[in-house]
Formats: sequence, structure tokens, C-alpha cells
Amino acid sequence: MANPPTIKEIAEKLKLAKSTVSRALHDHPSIGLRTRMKVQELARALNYEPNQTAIHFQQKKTFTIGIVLPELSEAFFSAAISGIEDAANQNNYMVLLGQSHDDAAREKKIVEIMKNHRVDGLIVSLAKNTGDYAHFEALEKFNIPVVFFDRIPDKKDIHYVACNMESGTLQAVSHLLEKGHRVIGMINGPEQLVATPQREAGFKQALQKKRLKFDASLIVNSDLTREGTRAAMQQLLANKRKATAIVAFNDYVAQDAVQYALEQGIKVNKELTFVSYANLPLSSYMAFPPVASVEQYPYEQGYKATEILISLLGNKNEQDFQHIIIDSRLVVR
Amino acid sequence: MANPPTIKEIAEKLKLAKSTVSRALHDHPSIGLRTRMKVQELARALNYEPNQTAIHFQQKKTFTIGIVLPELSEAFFSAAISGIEDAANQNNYMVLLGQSHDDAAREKKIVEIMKNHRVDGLIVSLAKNTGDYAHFEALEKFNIPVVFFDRIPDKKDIHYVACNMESGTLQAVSHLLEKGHRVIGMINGPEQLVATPQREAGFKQALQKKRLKFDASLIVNSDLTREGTRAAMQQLLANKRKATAIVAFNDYVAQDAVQYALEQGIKVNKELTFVSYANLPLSSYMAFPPVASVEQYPYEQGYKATEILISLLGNKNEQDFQHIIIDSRLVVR
DNA sequence: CTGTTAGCGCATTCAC
DNA sequence: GTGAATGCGCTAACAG
Repeated sequence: MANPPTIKEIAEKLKLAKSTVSRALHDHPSIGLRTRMKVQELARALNYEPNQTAIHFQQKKTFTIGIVLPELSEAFFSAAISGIEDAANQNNYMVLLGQSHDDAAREKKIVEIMKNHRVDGLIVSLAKNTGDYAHFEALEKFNIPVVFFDRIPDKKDIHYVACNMESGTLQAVSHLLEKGHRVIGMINGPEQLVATPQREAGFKQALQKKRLKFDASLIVNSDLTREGTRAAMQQLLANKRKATAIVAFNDYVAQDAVQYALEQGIKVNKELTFVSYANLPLSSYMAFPPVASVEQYPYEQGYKATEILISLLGNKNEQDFQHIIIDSRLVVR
Repeated sequence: MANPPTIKEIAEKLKLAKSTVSRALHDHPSIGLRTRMKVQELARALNYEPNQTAIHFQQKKTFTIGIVLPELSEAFFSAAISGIEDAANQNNYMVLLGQSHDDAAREKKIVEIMKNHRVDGLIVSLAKNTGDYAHFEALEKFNIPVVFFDRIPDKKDIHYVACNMESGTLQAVSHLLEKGHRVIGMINGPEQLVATPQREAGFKQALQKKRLKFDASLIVNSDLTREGTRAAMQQLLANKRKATAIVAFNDYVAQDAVQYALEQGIKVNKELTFVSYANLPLSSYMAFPPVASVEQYPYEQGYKATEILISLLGNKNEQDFQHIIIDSRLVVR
């Protein structure tokens, strides 16, 4: 209940100067062994803990990084945040959280509040509808670096970490081809997402490697809603070439597609095999999980993004824009 | 790139005292309209933002609340955190995050770091194996209130929000009875969890209401792992009284149980109906979701816990321990 | 209505 | 090796 002990208090009790105590606490070489011991001993006895708010104020540094992302209830992001937290904690940083809930206006507000809160830097995964990056650019003036991950802005002068879906898709389709599938369908995502063309490219590349020709009617798009996916499935099943395997945009899409297929009396993963992206815990709870998943490494993305941010905080004069692209990879169950 | 503007700067440019500027910025009534306008105008022009770290230091208050919970990848907690965040933001608080990953040692460390970081208060859901609450009790000395939710300590002198599973279970079993089921099984959880006896009590109560007698062999326990649940199912299916409905401890358990039943050739939700707890997004992605779920209101728990915490921060002299118990409730799909 | 002064806790520069 | 003095940016108590 009494106020927490301060350096001043220790100094008075020991009849020393505050500065001496401060130095002793920091193991400053110029302090004699005897006094250093005395000081540290008393500090321990009093349960002295430096007042971080004072340090933050004085050092103009809060050892706090802000993290802005769309939605923690998406497994991808809750995995990513663990990577962020781990990397931050290992470097003695704390993590301030803000969910945009995929609302650009809310994202902007969060960024501003975090700026005022004087976070040292920001880790960001954009809201779906963020088109204007002015609120991020404004941070430059305040020397608050930003590292984006996964959902990154469409511009070049930024730091980011992302996952390339092309390699994983190539592996997924190749895997299906090796299993003997010759007609493979794909439920792809909205055109705006960078990941969509990447998936298509990987798909085509796998066919090309086997000298098979690409049939555009076997790629359909979903807006990622349940309805969109069901419509996509309907289209795919109505196609004159009957697919024996389907690459779904992610596990959520896969699950909707599987459900639709089951309703149509299709024997899932027998008559129609599914492959998906994400490999999230979700898939282990599916009744008919995809036979293989393309891993996007959310934890690693978060971890690396944070490492970059912290290195940026170290040498403020770093000019180059860092970008790490992680290759996605197929994981067979 | 230049340092952010300060009150001092504004004061000098306007040939006023710092305190005048400070008051003008805060719309203090004693400041003349003319000067107030002048100050606010210049502040806007300079993009002045108060330095929060200075305010935190000076006010001995950071407007930050720490949140310590086991695991964000559990849907329950990621929902809860949104409630916490919303309540916090509405009251101009920020949220500092720490996951214990169900490790008591890590939890303890997080609490200490947050204490040093001078959070104003803490929202906590305990790690599974936390048995020692000393690190929380230590916070009292520093006047840092703690509000627990869902996974709460087994002691009385605390603030908490929790959900009583008894009412929901009563509703769930009654629902099944009304649908004509006469032999109902339950997969309950580990004995240590407070929620386990609550479920059993609700179960018995529903039977009693219908003047049906309770058969202990129809309640089996799972340790919540997949294997534990499968063993429980095996036991239940081997019982001489064949259940036509099962109440599963949560959606994860339900899914494992459903999978096992399917493997045994049982027509799920036809021959064997499932009811579960949580009603998490997970269940909407199951191929055979439970026909009804007992809602535990994670968002509301987080929200209310935060409201309590913030009220505690308002009147520090509040002595009474607040506890809110939310009744669980059945949601039929 | 406005100015002056002090102090929050700490690290740091400059003396001795 | 140690002490004294300064200032980070802000609010608030006290004067006028």
C-alpha cells in the first residue's frame, strides 16, 4: 500500500547520491564493489523495481510494440500472434493489441491511438478493405517503424513478411497428379487478394511440368462465404469434365465444399479428394479433413515480422526495406 | 523527423505559460475564450499530440490493462478477448497481451512483467496448472486490481466473472427429453474443473424434473484429449442401456465423439443425437454439428470482467469483491 | 484569468 | 569512485 520504493529512497537510506545508486543498480564499472553490493542488497530487500513509466518517459522508448490485425478468432491470426509475442518477449518487448475486425476505419483509429501511446513500432496485417495507407505513412514522421505481414499493402516502400502460395500449390497439385488424378478442380479466392493469382500460377505450373494442358473451366472462384463456395462447387460438379480432386482456397472453404459434396451423396476423399490450405487446428476436427494442406506458417510469419521490427528499432538509420517471403509447403496428413 | 511538438513549444510561440497552454488544451473553464482558441488552433496546426508517456509517468496511471489468458487459439479465448478489447477501448484503455500457454511459470512471469510495466489492472483466466496465487496476491500491495474470468482461482476474496454450466445443461437435457429421448449419455470433463460437477448437477436436475431416475453408468469422463474422448465413447456405446443422445463436454469433444461414432457406422444425429457446449464457430464447420449447444458467452464474460476492472480503477476504495455469474443457455440450431 | 514553481523517477553530464 | 545538477513533458498547487 505504501508507494513502491524509488532510487531516491535507497539513496537516502544509504546516504548516497541518487546517481550513485542508479549506477550501482546498473553495474556501472565506476562504482566500487562494496557500495554496489550494499545498494543491490538493499534494493532486493525493499523489493525495488524500477518504475518503467519513468524510464519510458525519460528514454523516449516504451519497449512496447503495437500489433494490429483483423481478427483473432481466425486461427491464422491467433497462431501468428503467438509468434509475435514470443519474438517480442525474447527481446524484452511487450505487446499491445488491437483488432481491426476488418474495418479500415477502426484500423486507422487503432493506429493513431497506438501512436499516441508511443509504441516503439507496429506489426500490422491489413483489414480487408484498407485501401488508403496514409495513417501508416504518417508514422514515419514519428520514427515508428511498421512491419506488415500476410495482408500487406500494395506498395513497395514497406517492410513485410508474406507467404508465397505458388510453391505450395505446385506441390499440392503435383501430389494429386502423382496419386493418379487427371482432372483436378480448384476453388480459388477473390481476385483482389495477392494469394489468388499465386494459387493459379502454381496450379498451371504443376500441369505444365507433367505436360498436361490447362482447362480454365476447372478453376472457379468463391468469395469465401459459405454461399459463394457452394455456388463454386455446384459449378465445378456441373462441369463436363468431372474432377476427381479439388484444391480448396483454405480449410474453411474446404469444409463448406465437403459439406456440399456430402449432401450430393459424393463419397468425400474417395470419389472426390480434397486438398486445402492452412493446416489449421480446424482441419483436425473435420469429419472429412483434406488429405493434404498447404502450410502458410502463421507463427513463423509473426515471429519473423517481429524480428525485423526489433532490428529496425535497434538501428534507426537502417534505410533498406526488408521483405521476407516464406515459401508455402504441402503437408500430407 | 523533428521532435514532436510539446506544450512548452506552444507556450513559447504564443508567449504564454506552459500551464496556461495545458489548461487551454483541456478546456479548463478558467481560461479565456480568446487564448483558448489561439492555443487550440496552434496545437492543431502543429499536429500537437500530448506525450502519453509523460502523462502516464506524472499521473501514475498508464490507461493500460494487462490481459493474461491461456491460449488465443482456443476459440473461447479469442472471443473473450474481443469483449475485453471492446470494453477497454470504450473507456479509453489499451490492452497489453500475454498468453500463458497453460504454463503456470510463464503466467507468473507475465504477471510480474506487467506489474513492472505499471498496468492499471489485470484481466486473468488461469493456466490449467496454476495452483499458487501468490503472484496475484502480490499485486494488491501495488494497488493493481485483478479480475478473473472463466478459469478462476479456488478462493473467495477475488473479483471474477464466470459462467454457470448447470442451467445450460438442465436446458440441454430437458430439450432432449422433450424430443423423446429416454436414455441420454454424457461425456463429462476432468473432476478438477468447476464446470464438471455443474454439468452433472444440471443433468440430474433435468431427469428429476421429469421424475426419471439417474443412471450413473451413463455419465463417463474424458480428459478432453481425443483418445480420452474415444475411450469415453467406447464405454458409453458398450453400456447395456443404449443412449440415443449424448451431451458432450464441448464442441471439441463432440467432434471427436462424432468421428468415433461415424467410424462405428452410427448415423449421427439420427440414431445418436449430439448436444454440446460452446457454440463456437467451430461447430458451424463440422460436417455433423451438434443439434444444440450450450452457450458460454465468452465475449460477454470478457466484456463484463473488464467493466468490473474499470469500475475498480475508478473508485480505488471499493472493498467488496465483485462476482458475476452468467447463466449458460441452450441454443438450438 | 494567467503566471510561477515544483515534482513525478530516472539516467546522465559534468564536477570533484 | 561519488555527488550535484539537469531535464524528459506534463499537471497541479499556489500566487497573484
